[in-house]
Amino acid sequence: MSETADHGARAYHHGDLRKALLEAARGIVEQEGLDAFTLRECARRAGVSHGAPAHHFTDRTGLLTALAVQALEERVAAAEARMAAAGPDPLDRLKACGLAHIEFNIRHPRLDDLCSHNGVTDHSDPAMQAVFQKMTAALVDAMSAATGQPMKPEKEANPETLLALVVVTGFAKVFNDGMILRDVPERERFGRALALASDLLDLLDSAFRGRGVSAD
Amino acid sequence: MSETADHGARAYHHGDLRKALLEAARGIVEQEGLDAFTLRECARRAGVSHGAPAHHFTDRTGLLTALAVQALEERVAAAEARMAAAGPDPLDRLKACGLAHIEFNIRHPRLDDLCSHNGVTDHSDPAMQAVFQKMTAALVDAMSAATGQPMKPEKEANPETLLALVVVTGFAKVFNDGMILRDVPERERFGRALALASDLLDLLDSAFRGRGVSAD
DNA sequence: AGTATGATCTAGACATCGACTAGATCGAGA
DNA sequence: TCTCGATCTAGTCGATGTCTAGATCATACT
Repeated sequence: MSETADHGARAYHHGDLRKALLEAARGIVEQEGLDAFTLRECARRAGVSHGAPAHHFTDRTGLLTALAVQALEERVAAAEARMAAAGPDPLDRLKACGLAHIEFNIRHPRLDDLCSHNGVTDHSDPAMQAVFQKMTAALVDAMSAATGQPMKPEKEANPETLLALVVVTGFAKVFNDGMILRDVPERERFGRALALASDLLDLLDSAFRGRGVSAD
Repeated sequence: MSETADHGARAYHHGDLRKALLEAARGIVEQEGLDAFTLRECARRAGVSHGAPAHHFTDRTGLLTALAVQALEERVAAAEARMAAAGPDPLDRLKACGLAHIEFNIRHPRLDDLCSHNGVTDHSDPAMQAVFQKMTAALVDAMSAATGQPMKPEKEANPETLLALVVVTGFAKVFNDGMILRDVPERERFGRALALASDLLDLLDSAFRGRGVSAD
């Protein structure tokens, strides 16, 4: 048990500083926003010195990358759970998958920022690549089942698949950037957004159902 | 001519430092990325001291906000030109508008970052609000013409309009984040993306044309 | 014409940041 | 028990954004 990469709960001076730092980082990012995140404030919240994080994450990028991976894993898990609960119909499952991603992204807009903002995280990180691969694989599977024909990853660029990807990605961005529902009171905003997203996916469903989903 | 807000070309010590700073800032953001932008480097490129920018922009946010406004004005102007050249058919004009926004956003991904990234720019800035209002007004007009029924701004939340907004916004994000066409050589990436975007809009066009665009 | 005024810019200071280094502290295996 | 490595602290460095005082210069006023 001498590996540096052992992320299990170890009890040294602090207890499990890695976990504590990740929780502190998540708190900062979700409450104050990505720009407010600093390594020193993170260490402050965890009650350690400003140099301590360097022993668990190589640098600022490393810590934020780990946080992004954690968030993406939650998102993927939520999507998988929703798909499992959606029943057997492939289009229902696809819609459940899309709605799950949208819901996570509008419920945690700052984490969505973190994951999509280029430069603050390391996309070449193995854990990052792993969760990305898992996510795209799930999407490709859902799309294959919905269209009824197997779809290879490199065939990702066909318009129908792209439309699904674009709508899910775009809706969260449009909402989180305040381009829609800006004047709706905070209490109702989330629910209204979810209902709107559902309508949007239903619209696509009705537009393409029975049309032969593969147009080209 | 004693107004502080006079942004015209004045020739003091530098000549027109405001313009020079904006050009330097744009160079940094477009070449090195938003994270690489610093006021001091900006001043360095303009050949002035590090404190000089404060006299033309209140602070870092102010300078970046001005740059974002400049970019958005270019984008809106490009969209208007494309619409004017698209001919009379409302759906053609709407597609031209959407493609213009997409093209600008994938041609200047860093500027797209700047404009959409929350926190670095001041959305309450008057110039920012003005260009945003102009942009949404143009979109609402285009949608009203395409659907054949007048659409009030607060009615923005109907699924069809939302779909157009979401697709345009989402496509640029999906492409700029490298979720599609990642392995395509740089030389072909831009052209392929534009073609894909055109296909996507055509797909929506064919799905909704003659269907009674207003579903609800 | 000569001066006063205000806009423009420089130079220095300060707090804070990320990263690096040396040294103290502590836990686990020999 | 003792050693060794992992963990953490404290100090330092260069860089950044912002603030302030002072110098410089174009324009307006008399």
